[in-house]
Amino acid sequence: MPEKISDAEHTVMEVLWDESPLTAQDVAERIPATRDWTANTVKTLLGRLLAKNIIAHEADGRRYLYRPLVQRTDYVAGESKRLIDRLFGGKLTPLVAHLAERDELTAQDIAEIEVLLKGLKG
Amino acid sequence: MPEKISDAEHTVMEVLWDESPLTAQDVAERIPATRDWTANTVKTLLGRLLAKNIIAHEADGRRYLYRPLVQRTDYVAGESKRLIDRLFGGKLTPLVAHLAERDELTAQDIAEIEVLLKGLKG
DNA sequence: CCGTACTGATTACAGCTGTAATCGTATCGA
DNA sequence: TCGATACGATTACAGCTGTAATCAGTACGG
Repeated sequence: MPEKISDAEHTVMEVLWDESPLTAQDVAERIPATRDWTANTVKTLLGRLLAKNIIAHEADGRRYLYRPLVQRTDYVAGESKRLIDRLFGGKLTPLVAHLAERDELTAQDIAEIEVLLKGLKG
Repeated sequence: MPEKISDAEHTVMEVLWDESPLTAQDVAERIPATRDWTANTVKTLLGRLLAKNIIAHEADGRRYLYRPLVQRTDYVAGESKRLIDRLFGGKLTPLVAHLAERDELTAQDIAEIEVLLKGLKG
């Protein structure tokens, strides 16, 4: 049911999740400069997202306004779960352990997570 | 530099990470039954992984033995980082917070992570 | 010695992706 | 009114992916 969002499409989605509805041109202007896309490329991606029912558009005069149909939270949940399932047997602990082992957690990260978990227990 | 591993290829890699070196047939036999692949499909994927320099093969008579060149740990690190960068601005805390909000952390998960973090601080 | 079976290599082919260019139509400025 | 613009829609096209089938070489059983 949830159509797959490709990498390039995801870039477009981040723009719309941040602010919407937007015209195609507005979206194009907000795409990070590192992805050196033409306006046409952005329009193609908007078209594909429409076809996949991941965004919708409503007419605004001779142009369209685009808005997400899928919530970012849901997308993020799906992607997180997929990764943790695939690589960590579905458990979060090994992910944290893994990052810790590779020294990819700062003392502050650790402190933050501890506070967060404390809150969850209460 | 690190060539991209596709989803189907990843399935093959998990087999080799679990046990290697293996012949193509051994690999095929160990592929989870849920991926209903023919032996040919597995050989194609082995060939692609070879071409990408992600695995190597050594002759063993008229057949080959395949082994990983990339460590699972490194792959996992890359994928984890990519996800966390893309979806959580590079910080782990929001991922944990996110999973917590969606009730995807059991009490035991929380306890385990706390123990883990305690160990890291000491 | 001959066919059969097994192995890797080559080829196939449709669908998805990244990245546009071009086309058709409507609008706006001169 | 006429050409320049701006938009979305259609078309393009190569590379990657998933999923094989077919081919070519060789070793083994009879």
